[in-house]
Amino acid sequence: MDGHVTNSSLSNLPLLCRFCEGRRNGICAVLTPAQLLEISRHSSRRQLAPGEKIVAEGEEISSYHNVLRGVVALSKTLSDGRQQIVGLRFPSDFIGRPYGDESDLAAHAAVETDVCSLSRERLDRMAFEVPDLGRRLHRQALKELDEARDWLLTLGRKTAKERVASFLLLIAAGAEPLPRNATGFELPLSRAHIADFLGLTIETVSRQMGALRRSRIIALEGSRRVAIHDAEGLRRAAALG
Amino acid sequence: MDGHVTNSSLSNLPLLCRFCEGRRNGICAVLTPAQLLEISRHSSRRQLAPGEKIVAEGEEISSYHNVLRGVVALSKTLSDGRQQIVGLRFPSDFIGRPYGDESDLAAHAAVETDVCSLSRERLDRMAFEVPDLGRRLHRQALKELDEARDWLLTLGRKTAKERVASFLLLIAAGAEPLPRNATGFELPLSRAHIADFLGLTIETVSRQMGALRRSRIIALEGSRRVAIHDAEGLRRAAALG
DNA sequence: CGATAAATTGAGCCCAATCAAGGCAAGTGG
DNA sequence: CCACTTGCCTTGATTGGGCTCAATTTATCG
Repeated sequence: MDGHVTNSSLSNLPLLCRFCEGRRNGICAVLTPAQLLEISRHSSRRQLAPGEKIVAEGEEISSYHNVLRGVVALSKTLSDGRQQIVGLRFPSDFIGRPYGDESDLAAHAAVETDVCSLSRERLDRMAFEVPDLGRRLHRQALKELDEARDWLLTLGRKTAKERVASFLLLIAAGAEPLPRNATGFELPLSRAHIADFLGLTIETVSRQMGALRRSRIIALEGSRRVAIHDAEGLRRAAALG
Repeated sequence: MDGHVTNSSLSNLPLLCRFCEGRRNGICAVLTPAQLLEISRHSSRRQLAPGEKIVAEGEEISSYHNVLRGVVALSKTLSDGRQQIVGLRFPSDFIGRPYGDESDLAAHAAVETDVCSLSRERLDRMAFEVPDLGRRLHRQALKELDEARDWLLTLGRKTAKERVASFLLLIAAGAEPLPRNATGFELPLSRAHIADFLGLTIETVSRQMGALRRSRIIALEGSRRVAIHDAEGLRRAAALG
C-alpha cells in the first residue's frame, strides 16, 4: 500500500543505506534514492552497548532513530523509581514521536544494538513534503498504538503466568530477526527488563518461567535461551484462543 | 500547526456541521467548507443510550465517528470474559483506526452520547487528498498512543488507591466538557466501567473511593458526583509529583 | 580462578480478589 | 401509598497471588 519505489540498483543508494534493514521494511522504504541521499546526509549509524541510553525521559529530542539490530526498550518512570517498559522496538522499527508536544519516554538499548539516527528536523520536513513518508509514519504510530492496547489488556487483566507466557509468544513472534535456531531463541531482555515490561518483580518472572518449564511447555537453556515445546499450551497459558 | 481554515461564517457550513464540536477542535477543524460539505453528505448524527454498542470487537468497520457529547469507552476482551477498557473518548475526539489492518476493539457509549458518523471510505480518500487531514489523524493517533502509554504505567506499576486517584485526575482534567459545577463533577462511568478501566474489581474501586473520602481528599455525593477537596493530596495519592 | 552481577529458590506477609450480605434509589404493579 | 423487584453500590470476612526480604546457586567476565 505504501511502497512504490526503490527497486533501483544498490549503486544508486547512499552508502549508509545500502545494507540497511530500514530501507527494506522501515520508514525509509517509501523514499526514492534521491530522498534517501538527502536524509542520509544528516544521518549516522551508531552502535550501542547493552543498557546504553538513547534518550532520557523528559529530554528534548533532536533525532529520530531506526533500529537496525538488537532491541530497544521504551520506558516510563514514576517519581519514586517504579518503572514500566511501555514498548519494545525491533530491527526495522522506528523510534520517535513526530509533532513534538507531549510524550515523555526513555529509550535504552536492551542488548547490543545498532541504530541509524536521523535528523529530526530534516525528517519532519521531508514527511511534510513527501505524503508517502507521512503516511508511513502514521502507520507506524498506529502499529505502536495497537501494541500498547494489547499490552494494556495484559497488564490490566492477566495473571503473572499469563503475562510471562504472553511475553514469550511476543518475543517468539515479533522477534524474527533475532538470533534463533533449532534449540529455540535468545531472550533479548534480562529478567529485570522482563519484570519491568510485565509489571511484575524479577522473582515472580523467574518463578513463572520455572513453572512453564516444569509443565514442559518450554525448555530453558541457561536463563536466556528458550525453546517452545508446546506452542498450543503456551497460547493457552497466555489466555489466548 | 494544523489549522489554517474555517473562520468562514456559519452560513457557509453544512447544516450538520454548524454547531458541531468536531469542527472546532476535532479532525474536521482542518477542512474547508467545501470539504465539510463533501464529507457531511455521507455523515449522520446519532444519539446513543448508555451502554449502547458502537462497534463490536472484531467487526468490520465501515464508519468513523466523532464524539459530540458524552463518553465512549474502547475495550478489549479476553476469551474467558475478562475485559479491559483501553481508552476513553470525550467530545471532539475521533474514533477510528485508519489503514484497516489490525486493531480489534469494541466501542460502547458509557453515558448518553452523541456521535457524528462519517463514511470511512470517504474520509480515507479525503485524508489521502488533503495532507492537513492526514496529519490531523496522525496527531490523533499519537495522542492516543501517549495516553495508552501513560495508562500502561498506571496498570503495570500503581496500587489500587493510586489507580483510583489517577482516574479521578484524568476525569477532572480531560473531561472539561462534562457536566460540572461548584460541587464537583459527574463521573461518566459506572463502578463496573471504572473497574474495567483500572484493571481492578468493583469492590476495590468502591473501597478506595471510600478511603479517599475518609481521608478528606475528595467528597462524594451519591456514587457519581465527586468533588476534589485536596487537589495536591490527590496528586500525591496518584503517585504524581 | 576469584569476583561480581544475575537468576533462582524459599519463607512470610500484604494487598487486592473472591465470596457473601446488605443498603439505597428508581421503577412497577397492586 | 406501599410491597416488591431490579440494578448499582458499599461493606465485611476470608483467601490467595504476587511482593518483600533473605539466602543460595548460577552466569559472566576480568
